[in-house]
Amino acid sequence: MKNSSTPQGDLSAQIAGSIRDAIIAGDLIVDARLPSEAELAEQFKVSRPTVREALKRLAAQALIRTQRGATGGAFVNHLKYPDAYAQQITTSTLLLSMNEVSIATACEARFALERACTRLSAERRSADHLATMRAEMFRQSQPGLSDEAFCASDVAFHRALVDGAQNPVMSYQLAGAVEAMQPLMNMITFTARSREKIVALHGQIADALEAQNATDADAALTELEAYTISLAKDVLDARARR
Amino acid sequence: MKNSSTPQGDLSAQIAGSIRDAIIAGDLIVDARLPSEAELAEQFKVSRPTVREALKRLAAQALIRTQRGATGGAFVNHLKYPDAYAQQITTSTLLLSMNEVSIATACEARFALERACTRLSAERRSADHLATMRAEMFRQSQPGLSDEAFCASDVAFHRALVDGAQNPVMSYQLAGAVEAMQPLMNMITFTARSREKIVALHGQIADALEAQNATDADAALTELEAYTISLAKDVLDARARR
DNA sequence: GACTTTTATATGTCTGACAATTGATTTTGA
DNA sequence: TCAAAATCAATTGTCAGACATATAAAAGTC
Repeated sequence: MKNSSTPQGDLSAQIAGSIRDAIIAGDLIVDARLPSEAELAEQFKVSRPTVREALKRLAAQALIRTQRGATGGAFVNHLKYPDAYAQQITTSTLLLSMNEVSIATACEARFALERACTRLSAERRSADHLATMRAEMFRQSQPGLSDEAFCASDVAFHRALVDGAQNPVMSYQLAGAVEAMQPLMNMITFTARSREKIVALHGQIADALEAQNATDADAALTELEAYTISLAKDVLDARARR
Repeated sequence: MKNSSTPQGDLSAQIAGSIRDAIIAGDLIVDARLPSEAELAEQFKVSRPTVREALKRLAAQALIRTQRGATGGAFVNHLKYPDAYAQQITTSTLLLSMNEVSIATACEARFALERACTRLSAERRSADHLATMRAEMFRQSQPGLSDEAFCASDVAFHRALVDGAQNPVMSYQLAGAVEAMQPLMNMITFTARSREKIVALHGQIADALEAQNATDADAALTELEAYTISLAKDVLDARARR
């Protein structure tokens, strides 16, 4: 194995790695119960606290879940989409906040990926997806809405767009791209005028998807991208001058 | 806070969550040193092993790193792209293997996202990216190459395509989509004939990118998607008949 | 037979200790 | 005086053993 040849890191990291490999390789199938902590300690010839640290590492990645009691133990977790979403979003958010990614770069990536969904979404979106978009647009046009709520609604709108493609793998991949942008978006305080324009573009997107016109949706998304970047630029310039 | 209102899970999970929140909120900046385990134990009114379990959870997500010795301790980690890639790939791989995702769905998502890169990649790809693609194509055309090596080279080719867009956020997002497919792709044993066709399509893609012709690259990718799905279908049908 | 109690087994947590690592400090020696 | 060596102190890594707690199954009771 790779790990045994280069035993790196703590014992708990090594043990976690070896169990992780077993799960990924399929040696441990979903819902299989791992040996008890005491047994693992014996197998790996370490103490129970060390085993526990290893198990916590795996639990942090949602690879296992633990249960107390007589028939308890550690079980290989069925990694579900919501868990994967959450991880993706955390990682993406931190990645953006720690790597001096320009808003332009992040926007470019986000909208490029989102446009990858439009063709499918135009074809397959359900009435539910359209209704969600309309509802979020309505919320966005309410005066007195806080910037945070506006951004949250924006995310919900775009998620509906992505989910319209009816491809869960794609929804998962996009979750990180869309949601991780929210902190960056929150930095842009939206004027009434800019909100109006954004909602108008959302309207164009929703109309195009309803008409199953992917080309128009693409164009509106592209315009929204340009507008978002120009808004961000204004805010940053204003700050620089201060 | 959300966590304090609904204290969920183990103590170690709660502590990990509260430190994680502090990192995400920016209260703890990169390279900041956390209090020592003993001090954290005192602050949270738990024992050191419990604190350690919490820290291991964070370490598993690459949020902190630890260092032994006099000036050691736990430090907020600068989350770098490779770390984020690795996490994304692990999560994506498990997600695909555990959720009965059809090869068609996974392929659709992957190629749709990849096509999102072609326009940028056609515009910006460097000579290095083109050289990498050519080199991988050469490797792929060598007879006697194992299926695993062929797939690995395939991944390398497509990563070069994605990296050509010169947008690190996009490369990160695509890493999961492309690499997580490898186990699925490994299931398809490639005949000499099918390899030949794949390499030919790779050639079309590389040529189009070199000529900065995104449309042709898109078309070749679409053809590759259709061909990949048809190959997978053949393999699955053959298995079903057995 | 249905309900209650007991019991066994597992994880969750604590205490206290020692080993290993490593930067800083002090001592030593030329 | 300055550099090398020895020592120190702080911190994480690991261990052993114990108790608390949760939970399902088994045993007991009416």
